[in-house]
Amino acid sequence: MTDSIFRTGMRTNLCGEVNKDFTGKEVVLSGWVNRNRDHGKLIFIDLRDFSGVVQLIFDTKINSEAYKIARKLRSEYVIKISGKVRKRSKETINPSIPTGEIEVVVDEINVMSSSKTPPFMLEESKKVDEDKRLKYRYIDLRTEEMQKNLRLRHRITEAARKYFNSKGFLEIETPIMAKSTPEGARDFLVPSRLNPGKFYALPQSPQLFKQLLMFSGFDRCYQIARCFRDEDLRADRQPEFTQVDLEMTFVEADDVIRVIENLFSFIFRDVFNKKIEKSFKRITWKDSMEIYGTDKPDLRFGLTIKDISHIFKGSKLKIFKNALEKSNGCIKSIVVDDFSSLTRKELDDIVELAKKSGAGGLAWIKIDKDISFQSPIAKFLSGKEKKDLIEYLNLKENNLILIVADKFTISCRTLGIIRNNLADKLKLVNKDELKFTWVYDFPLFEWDDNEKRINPVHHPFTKPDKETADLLESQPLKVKSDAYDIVLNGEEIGGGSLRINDSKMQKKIFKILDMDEKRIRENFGFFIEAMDYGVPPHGGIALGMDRMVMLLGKLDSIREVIAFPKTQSAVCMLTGSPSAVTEKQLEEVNINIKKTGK
RNA sequence: GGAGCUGUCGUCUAGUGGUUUAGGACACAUGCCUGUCACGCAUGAGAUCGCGGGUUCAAAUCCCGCCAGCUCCGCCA
Repeated sequence: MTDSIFRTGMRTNLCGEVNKDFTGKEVVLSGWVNRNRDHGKLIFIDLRDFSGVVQLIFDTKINSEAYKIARKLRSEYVIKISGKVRKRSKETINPSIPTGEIEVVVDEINVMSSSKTPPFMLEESKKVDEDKRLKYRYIDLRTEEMQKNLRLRHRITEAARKYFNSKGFLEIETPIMAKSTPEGARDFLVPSRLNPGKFYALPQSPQLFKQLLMFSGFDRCYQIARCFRDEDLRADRQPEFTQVDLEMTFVEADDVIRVIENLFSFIFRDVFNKKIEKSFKRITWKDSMEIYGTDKPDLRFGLTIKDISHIFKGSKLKIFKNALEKSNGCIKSIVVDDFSSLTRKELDDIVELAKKSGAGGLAWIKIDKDISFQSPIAKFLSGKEKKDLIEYLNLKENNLILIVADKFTISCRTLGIIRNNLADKLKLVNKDELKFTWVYDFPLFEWDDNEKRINPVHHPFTKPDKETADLLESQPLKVKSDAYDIVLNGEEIGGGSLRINDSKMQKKIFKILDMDEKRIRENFGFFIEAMDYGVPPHGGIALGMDRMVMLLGKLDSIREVIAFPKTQSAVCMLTGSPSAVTEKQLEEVNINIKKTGK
């Protein structure tokens, strides 16, 4: 038997390591009292550490000293024991735990720390309100679940590091006290005491620094980088989160894509001992929008969107006619196999959902006996339109067609949302399946209708695609980029691109984004200047570490894979941050707080 | 900034205007118990019903405001 790597002065082994090979051996174990079962003159204690539990036995007949102490043990006391491992008799073996064939007869016990009654029992943590779990996170983290989640996270980052290191990537740290660049997400600001009135910003990503490292010839770099964005929280969004960020020199998009595919293949082998497809499906942004109604398609199920505009060119139905008259108007549909799989209420909910998603409404047609059309709009459909529909959508009895007629983006988006909703209602998703997809061929910019301005789809350092770059000034929205997103089961887990390596182009992009010379100089002057000193073509990608672990761990919130997450209002329930600071601290950093009257 | 859901002993919850002295389970305390492993048995303690206001003879329950947590929209280049 080899020595446990966990052997210390306070233990010879971990609780979960002790098995029948230890029979007759003396062991020293340390851990938490998981449970005590007091049978009068005989006491059983389950001793727990991260590796598992082992049953200790205290017997008045064998050691009355230890027995006396054991009577006083309570949940979560921390103890050290020494004793002899013995086989359990056949009838008392517990097959449900790995150490169930043995028990430790304790001859010496040492209480190293007592515990108040815990606010909740570890085995019930799943049912406990999350705010209570977060307030007592140090206890919550003792649960098997949380231990498992954070260990999974560790193994995934470990595998990523191993992979990158073996491929010549350097891990180089970049500043956390960085420069504020108000584009994109809101920055977290840090006042500078030595520079009154000035602020650092916590990085939204190491983007500019990792590009600068490429300028400097490090060839390829990576970081497991903490990033900060002061935006509202969600189940998959925390104000600070972790990205696997990498950047490479002298690469084409395909080179970066292949690195990531190999990375995932390595992670799956290393962490899950599982083989996955070496290359992932790729879909253009346009196809993704048209077929799945989103730029992050879930490929685990069908229900694809079909355009049926051509069938209704001469439609008498007002909603169809009006839609087709709009610029970019179209009619899109999804076919559900069997309408009886949806209740009337569920169908109504879907109509509601369509309206909420921005569409004027949702038309539906049930294909009844003998392919008859049952629908509020049936009487407005001509025989030819019905016939064309049946043929084009290959309709069969019991099918249900859901139709949205609106502008292209609204129709697609709405049906995309409905598609995901249907998959849930119809239970079409196999939760064990993992479907990776690359989405590529993105537009470089998009129109922000709320702000009435043009925005980068990815970020302003993304290189315009060669084919369309000459449209930059005339029709910027038509320009495409060499950007690529990686999507897993309908969740965007990463995005990257080839970057601009020419100062003129970089300036041009900023100008299209409506930044004037002064602002460009103030925010990005250093970066553009750097581009005048020999900058190699380069590109990279960033993967959302928290989301990745969440998906691979089949969890539904990233808070389950973050040790100390914040609540939806960005508060730490455990420490109480953010909190007020003293007048003196504020004075030192030259800040006056406006009285809010609250 | 907006919408929805939730808030009752330490924990999970029952309770939709009076029958409630707010019930149960687990946890906790005390005692009994030598083979349990979600041990068992007995007894006991434990709840400003999130906070504030209102309606009512009477409010955990109805109304209004606030707070907190969660989900979502906006936002997240």
